[in-house]
Order: sequence, then C-alpha cells, then structure tokens
Amino acid sequence: MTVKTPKVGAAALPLNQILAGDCIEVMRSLPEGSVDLVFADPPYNLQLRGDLHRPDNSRVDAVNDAWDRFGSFEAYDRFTRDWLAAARRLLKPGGAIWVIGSYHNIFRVGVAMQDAGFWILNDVVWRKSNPMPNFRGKRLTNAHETLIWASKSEGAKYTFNYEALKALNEGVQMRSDWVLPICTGHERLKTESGEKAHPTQKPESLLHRVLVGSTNPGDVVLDPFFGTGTTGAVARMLGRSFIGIEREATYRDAATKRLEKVRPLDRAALETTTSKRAEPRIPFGQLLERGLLRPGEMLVSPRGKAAKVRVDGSLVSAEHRGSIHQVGAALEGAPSCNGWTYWQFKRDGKLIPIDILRQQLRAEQGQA
Amino acid sequence: MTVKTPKVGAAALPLNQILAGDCIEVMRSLPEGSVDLVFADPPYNLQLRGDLHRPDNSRVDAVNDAWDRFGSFEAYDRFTRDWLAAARRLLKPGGAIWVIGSYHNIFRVGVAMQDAGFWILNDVVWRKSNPMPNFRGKRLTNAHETLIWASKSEGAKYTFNYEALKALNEGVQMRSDWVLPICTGHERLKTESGEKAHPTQKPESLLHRVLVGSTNPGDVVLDPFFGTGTTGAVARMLGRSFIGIEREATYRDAATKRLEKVRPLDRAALETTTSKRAEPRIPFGQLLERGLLRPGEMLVSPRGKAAKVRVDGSLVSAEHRGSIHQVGAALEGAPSCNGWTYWQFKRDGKLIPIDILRQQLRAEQGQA
DNA sequence: CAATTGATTGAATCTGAGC
DNA sequence: TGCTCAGATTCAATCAATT
Repeated sequence: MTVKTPKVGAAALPLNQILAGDCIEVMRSLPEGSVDLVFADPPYNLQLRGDLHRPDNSRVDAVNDAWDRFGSFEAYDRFTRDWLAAARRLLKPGGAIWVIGSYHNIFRVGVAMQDAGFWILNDVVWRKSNPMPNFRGKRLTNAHETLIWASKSEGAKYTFNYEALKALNEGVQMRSDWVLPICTGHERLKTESGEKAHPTQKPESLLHRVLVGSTNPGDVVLDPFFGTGTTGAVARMLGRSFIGIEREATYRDAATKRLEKVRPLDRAALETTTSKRAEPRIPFGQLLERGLLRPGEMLVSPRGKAAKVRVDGSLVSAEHRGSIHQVGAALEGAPSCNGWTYWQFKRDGKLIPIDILRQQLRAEQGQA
Repeated sequence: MTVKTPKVGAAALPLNQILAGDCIEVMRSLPEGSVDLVFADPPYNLQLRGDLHRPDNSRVDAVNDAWDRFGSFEAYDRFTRDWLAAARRLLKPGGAIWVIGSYHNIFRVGVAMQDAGFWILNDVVWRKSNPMPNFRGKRLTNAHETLIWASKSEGAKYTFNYEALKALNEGVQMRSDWVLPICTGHERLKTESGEKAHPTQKPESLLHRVLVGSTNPGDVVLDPFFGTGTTGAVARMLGRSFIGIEREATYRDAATKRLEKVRPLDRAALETTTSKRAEPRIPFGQLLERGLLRPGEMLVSPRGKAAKVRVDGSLVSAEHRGSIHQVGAALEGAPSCNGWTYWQFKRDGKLIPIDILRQQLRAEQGQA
C-alpha cells in the first residue's frame, strides 16, 4: 500500500494506492472510463451554524439573510457538481456510483446527480442499530443515513448481484433499508492518544454489502473521499482493486497502516450464488439433437394442453405454432411465458418438466 | 364536511373543508400566517415507461395518472418551488411542514425546501413492512419512502411532542425510521366497482405519528394534495382542524364521504394501530458483514460434516450448496432444518453454535 | 367453525443477447 | 443503431374458497 502524488496526464491506473491531493484535481488526471464503481462519502460542512462564510471566505453577518444562505448552498452545490462530473468521467459506461450522506447534504447531492445525468437505481437507508440519541429531546433520534445508488446514465448497464444479496438476506430479496450498527469497538481506528482517527468512519459491513452487490471480483473501486480507507479495506478483502484519494495526510497514514493488515479472501470464499441469467443458454432444439426428446413427441402444459415437437425444435398445438415460449404464451393468453418451466414430457407414465433435460445438458457442458 | 370553491382574498379560514382547485392558486387566496402545519404528499414524478408484469404474468396496476406527469426536471422543480412558496406563506412563524416522497422526487423537494428558507429538522424514513417486491430482480426492493420535516426558517420555533412520541415508541425516544405497513384492507378506499379510489393512499398510522408528534389539539393542518383525505381523517380523529385542497372531483367526493364517517378512536385502538413493529430477523449473511464469521471459514454439523462459508452468506459442502438451512436439510436428508441451531463454528479449539452470534446481534439491535 | 389453500395486490423510474 | 425474441423474475397481507 503506497501513497503517491499522481502525475497529471498519467495513463496507467494507480491501483491499490492512496493518492494525495484534492479529489477533483486528482480525478481529472486519471484516464476516462477506467473505473467500475465509485463510492463516495463527501463532506457536508455547510457551515450554516454559527459563523457563516461566503465562498471567498469573507464572513457573513446576518445568519438569517436568505441571499447569503443561498450563497453558501451554492458553494456546496458547485463543489458537488464538480466532483460528481469528474467521477462520472472516470466511470466505465457500465459503471455505477454510491454516495452516502445525511439530510444536511443528501438532497443537494441527489439533485446534482440527477442533473449530471446519473440515473438513480435506488436510494438506500442505512438504519443504524445504535445511533447517538437526541440528548435535548428536541427532535427525533437521527437514526439513519441515506445512500444513493445510480448508474452512469439512463438505460446504462450496471452490475447487480441479485442472487448474492438475496443469499445475504437469507433467501428473500434485499430491501432498500439496511439495518447495520455504526462503527465502534476494535473496528474503529484510534490515534495513539486514543481519540477516534476519523470523525465519520463508516462500518465495513456497509461497504461489504455495497461491494458484494454491485461489483465483481477484480473490479476497480474509486473512493474520492478515502478517509481512513474503509472502502479500500473491504475492497481488498473481497478481491476488488481500489483507488483512494485523500487530502489529509493523517487520514492517509491511518489508512495505509490499516490496509497493510488486510488479508484478501481466497477465491472459493469470494464466489457467490449466481443467477440463472448467467448460465449458458441451451436452445430447445439441442434436446432433439441430443436425443433427449424425439421429434413428434407430445409436450403437455400444466392445464393439460398438448403440443407436438417438430424436428426444428418448434412446437405445434391445435391453434398455435412457434417456439416453446411463444406457444406457451399463446395458450395462456399471457404477454410472455418461460417454455422451459411450462412444458412437461411423459416418461414411464409420469410427467416431467423439460427443464430437467436442460439442467442435464448444462451439467454435462459444465464438465467439459 | 363541505367542498367549497374559495373566494380570492377571503380572510376567514375555511376550516374542516375540502377546497376545490389548483393548490397553488387556492393557497395564494388564503390568509398569510394562519396555519400550524402543512402535510404534503405531492406527485412523485415517477417517469414509468412500459408495463410491468409479475412473475405470474399479472400486470402491475401502476401510477399512470396525468397528475404525475411532468415534462422535465425543470418543470417539476418550478412546480415544487411554487407550491412550497405558497405553503410557506400560509405558515405561522412557529409552524412546520412535512413532505413525503420517493427517490424520484424527494431530493428535488429537499433542495427546494432548503432554498425556500425552510430549516430541516429531520428526514424520516417510512420503512414499509410489506412493500411491493422488485419483480425482475434488477434492483433492491423499494421498501421505503422519505419524509422531510422542517420548520419555517432557521431558529424558528416548532411543535415537538417529545414525550408523546416516546410513549408511542414503548418508552424509548422516537427514531427517524418508522416501520409501518402500507395502506391495505378495509382502510383502503375502494370505488363502487371495487378499484382503489386513489393510487397512492397513505396509511393513517403514518399521519397519526406526524400529527401526534408535531401538532397540538386545535391546531390547523393544511394538506395541499388532499387526495382521499387521510390527513383530514386523522386530524379530525385527533381533534385537530384541517384544510384540504384537491383538484380531482372524484378524490374530493371519496374524501367527503370518508370524513363524514370519522369518529375519534379510543386511545387503546390508536396505540395498537401505530405500534406495529417488525420482529428483528437476523439474516445469516449479517454475521459475515459484521465480521463475526469470516468468509472461507468452515462450519461443522453435529455429525462432523463441514461446509464453507462464502461472502454472500451461502454455504458449500462437498455435495451441496445453499443457505445454512438448505445445506443442513440436505445433509440430514430432512425436509427442513434450522441452520441456526444446526451449525457450529470453531473458536480456540472449541465448537460454538452459530446461534450465539445471532443472539449477540439481536441484543445490539434490540436496543432500538 | 377452524384450518388450510389459493388468488389478489401494492408510488416501480424492473431485460438483454444477438443480429 | 434498432429490432426480435428467448426467458428470468416476487414478499407480505388480505380475502375468498375449500376442507
């Protein structure tokens, strides 16, 4: 794990490094379309409490002055638009971004993302199981933070490991609200004097879920507000590469030490439950070519309707002809139909789903 | 309960009425500084494309009403700024506003609120206990909506019934995430032909919590997007006055009928409708995210069979793969198996049931 | 009548490979 | 780029129907 000051215009990707400097400048120096995921935990120092400063650092006297408040929001918006644009440039066409924030900044971030062309996929609520209480009893306990997950643009591809997240959630699809504790205990980095090394260190459990769900092993994850390196630590553990950018030397030092201790998981542990979509496609006709079904044989629908298999793998029923999917959909009057799970064939007097035969072929071809 | 077309410039407050017309125009006709609370459920600007079907091929009855269609983000922003400005004018200096939305619009609403001078007090997450799933498995289940609670301006007073909400929450401070079911069953208003009277009727439990927490008996609550009148019904039940504004005659008619039937509920009934909380279910995968188990680690069955843990919380044994329950059942040749009590892990040479780890997490999350 | 099974439904930005 | 078409995909609740 090394800290580098990147050369402007460098073409090679500085993988698994912490880059020193302002994230906007550094991102502008990196090659376009080179990153699979951006995870960002931007600052939200709006400075609206107490002294208020304009972008030029002059002090604002009237805290209630609407124009000055707008001025301050405007500065934050400009900063947000700039780093988002630089990050978006770095994303591959099929890349995605996660940004985390609280009600102080997340609305401004969300608008900037939409205006920049990002396409929101979900907003996710990190529901803290152990938040700090509201000591004065003046408001609700601020018990959550919000993450926005977006693809690079409308209609763009993105990585979503649906089955892996479903497995993480004991077999039911993962929801947009995640219950996770805040970062405490031995996971929380401390300085030598025992103070917290970073004021808002995120829990590794949060990054685990983000990276398992929206990246694959070997992917490149960029964190422009690297802090003490939670993103890097989890990325490294999960066999992903990372690029961290951090302005503060003390955070970089803490992150560097932390990353040296991370042990990457072995490949077997990294494998996740895959979806059927990822499995090789088997044309229905192959069942005939391989002799698993005979041309002329009858298939039966769940409602007992029959169709005859022809040599080219098409079906003919009394009223319809076409693929196993088309005839199934026509018989059901449905917009679509998965013929594989719809049709059955007869063996020894029993009805067996044709999908069994597809699984046989897949198993054989998997060995080869 | 009457429906009136308000006179422009009318000085008297039309309490407990549903006003017909465009909410911006109507609000401009009402007297300045006259309302204690605004609750607004504006159009979400969903931007749905084609039809969506469930896996069983039934069609999802989506929101496709004209009132939810805007030409662009700019058009939506303009609409938002206009109704927010009109609403803010109506608020007393110590008044407050709640706005509910989803990721499609809530960021734009939040920015417009901040820019208009509202001071955000909390964002609140309505975690739906029974949301509609993501049928295509392409994203996370959209399981929550977001509410923004704001005072009229920075430093302004606002009503917050801390103790009442604490009592509603079984004696602990109310948090910013509320678990409540969506509006179904007999609470859901139907047309004579049995269709839903309004596509997005909000549950009374949600309004109950809002009004108990941020208004006092006798307060005036304005809802500029009244719909079928959930805000009015709960306000009436709780001894608050309301002003509803609604453009669509069919919604006004349904709301009028509904409001005629409202009787104040006894307190016990209210408590039960609002204190529904989900049992904390701990997915096995959370043990990995939390670092209590390490991906790649081996679990051991009572008979000494081993299985390896993967990053997504699934298990792999010599012959089986799946959840802790599935692999346990397969190894035992049993129809089902409680993996929590079946599997053990090794620490310091000793075998420990994984259920110990679940109890640890339950204890942490039970604090909430 | 109790218990079980089956149908219905909800603010949803919901496909993708191959030609 | 657009078109065609294979084929993958759901959770909790409420009701109705059946055993």
